[in-house]
Amino acid sequence: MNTPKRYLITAALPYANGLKHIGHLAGAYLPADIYVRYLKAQQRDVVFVCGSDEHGTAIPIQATKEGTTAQAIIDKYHPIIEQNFKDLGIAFDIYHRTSDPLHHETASAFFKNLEAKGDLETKTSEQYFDEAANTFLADRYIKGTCPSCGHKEAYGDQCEKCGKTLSPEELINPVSTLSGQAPIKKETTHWYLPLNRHEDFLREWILKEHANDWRPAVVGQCKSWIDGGLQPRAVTRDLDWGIKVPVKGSEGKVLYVWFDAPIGYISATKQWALNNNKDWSPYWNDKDTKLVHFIGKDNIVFHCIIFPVMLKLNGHILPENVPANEFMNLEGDKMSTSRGWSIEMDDYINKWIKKENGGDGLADSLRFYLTSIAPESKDSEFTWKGFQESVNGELVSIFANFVNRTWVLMHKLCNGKVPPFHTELIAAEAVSDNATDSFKGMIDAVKESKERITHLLEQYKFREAQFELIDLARKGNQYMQKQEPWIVAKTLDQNPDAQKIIDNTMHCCLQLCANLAILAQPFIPFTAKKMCYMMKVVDKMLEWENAGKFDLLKVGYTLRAPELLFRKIENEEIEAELAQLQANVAAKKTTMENTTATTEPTKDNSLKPEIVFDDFGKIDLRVGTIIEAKKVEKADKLLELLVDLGFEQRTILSGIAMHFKPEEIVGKQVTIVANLAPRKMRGIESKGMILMAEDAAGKLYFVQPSEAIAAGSTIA
RNA sequence: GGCGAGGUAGCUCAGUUGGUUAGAGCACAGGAUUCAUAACCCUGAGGUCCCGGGUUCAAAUCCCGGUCUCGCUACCA
Repeated sequence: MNTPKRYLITAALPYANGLKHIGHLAGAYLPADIYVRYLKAQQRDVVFVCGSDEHGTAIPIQATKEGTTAQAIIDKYHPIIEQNFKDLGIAFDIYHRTSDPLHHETASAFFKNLEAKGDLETKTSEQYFDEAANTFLADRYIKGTCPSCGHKEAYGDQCEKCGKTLSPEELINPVSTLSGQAPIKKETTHWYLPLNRHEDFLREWILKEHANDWRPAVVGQCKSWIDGGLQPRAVTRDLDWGIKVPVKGSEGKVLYVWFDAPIGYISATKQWALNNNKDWSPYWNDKDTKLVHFIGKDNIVFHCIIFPVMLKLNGHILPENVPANEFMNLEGDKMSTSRGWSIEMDDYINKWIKKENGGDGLADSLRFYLTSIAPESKDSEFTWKGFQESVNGELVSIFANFVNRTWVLMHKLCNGKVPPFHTELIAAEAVSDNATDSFKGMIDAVKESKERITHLLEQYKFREAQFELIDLARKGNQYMQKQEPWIVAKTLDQNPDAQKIIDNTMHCCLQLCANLAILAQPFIPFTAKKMCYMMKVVDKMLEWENAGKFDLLKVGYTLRAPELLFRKIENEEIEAELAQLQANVAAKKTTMENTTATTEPTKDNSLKPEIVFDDFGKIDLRVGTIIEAKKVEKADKLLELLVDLGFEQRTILSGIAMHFKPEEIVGKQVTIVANLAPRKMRGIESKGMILMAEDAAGKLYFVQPSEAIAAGSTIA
């Protein structure tokens, strides 16, 4: 494998609309940081870029909701997120932001170039327009009833209740959030990126060239998209928050956020180059640059399909790998900031690192645990209990304990100095298959560990690489246990020569500690630094090429007193966190309820338009009884019901299969819209609609008369 | 339903192109030890490799069918 001339490493740009949780950290930023630290320890030329993604419709919407401006929101979260990363040791070379003029310039130029070369298409279509506000409405500015779950406040791009992806056309009774009026349809022209033109290239590049060196899930996901047929994708939107489309006659249009955000990697690189008096261009244009994107699996399509097409069209290099992680769950459930079921980086920092008994070490504790459960091949699960066990059982008991006992013994038996080592004893060592039996064996063990860790890091297998690190510390414990210098010390009275044995043992353990510091540095950088302090060496010792050497600490050198590298995690702390988690969920729930209760006006606003009695009179509501129910084949959510209306029995389809089993609803009385036009679904005709009520938790209830009455009874 | 990824010890995961008796860590049991943050070290027990077929001298591994989990997608009048 040829070593590239330089590396450009990116981590997904966090959306600057709120705090980021440890799932994000584990998914992209931590693995990227480990990889970068490793490369830098190798003295490679590497730039690590990231920054805030500050465009997109969600931000101005949130601003309106909170009675502030979009600018204020990003100005609030950008510095917090940046500082959070710093506190956790994520060492970006630059943390930029997409609201920066340099980025606007870069993205505009990018767009203009593609436009000029004819790589984009324009299409005119009808979109919702708010006459009162005199503006086209981006998806997020349209609210309406979700066709999927009936939620009344679904947005034009997604229903936040059921998570379904929507387009504005699908909303029932769409309303503009700006004026509260129903929007009209009006023609508008937009630019599209014709992905369909690049299908062959993507197929060749991903499915052939990278079939084996990319993670299976990444290739699989891409295959799924490509096989599904790629469509032209809109590059612009009617919105005023973002980067103006740099073409005449496109007032009121901005670049779609997914188009401008990844270009943020490029502008961040430019800014870094400006700050450091370097040239940015080779990092994006020279074939000798290795580009790697670290992301979570939700970002695969952007980084493997769309952005590469953009890069290729604009003459840039392509990513060499996109090691996307799966998701990290929390205590048995998906992480979700809005539900309160998550651990924000900010919370962890305040509660653990910034406390009196906290400190950098606890940043490393979290880094260590997250890496040990990194969702590299499948979703994984964060539990506080697991955090405690991992930290106490491995970091403290194996790694830190080895360093500590080495230091204590060195002070007790070797006057706090690096003891000399006596070659004649080493030459006389018995040959053994077990590395931990001898000094020579330990030297080999360190070299092998280094090789394995290097190899694993190159393959983005961080979890396994970190395991090798702990395993090496474990070998140190085994070696020391076999040598038992504390026992040998008791024989010094009769045999002063025994000091030589002790010297060699401690010399070996100390050199091993130095090696551990080097190999640990990418994973637990704060700890590596602390070890350097104890060893009284400069950070330069941590360079990767020094790993495997056994003369890192000079003989006769006085070392500092031992210092505990980590503290244990106590049961009470874990229990407190678990209780906090429950409290967060409860708090979020009441906030949500309160918000709905206190924002009466907006709620009124989102009521359907007023109707007159005659309108209501058009609806024929009847009481019916379910007499048969079965699942519709090839549909997850549909139940086929046979309903008795007294005068007739008819088939009605209802999307409730996720909530009820067919057998448990037979015999139930339900309310039917009896005169609704029939509609075919999955090949079966549905003649009517069942009314359902839904509570805040999304649970469904049948709307039925308080007592059983005759089927077919009218409702008015 | 379609597509993608996964299912290996109580838990978290390894298992390279098929090849002795399927591995590791944690947890558990027993032992040893005291330099060390009651830490370390040794030994042990623990598996129908999701199920069923097939190919092969040989299958955790390859093929077919089924099943469960996660993601994307379709279905929700």
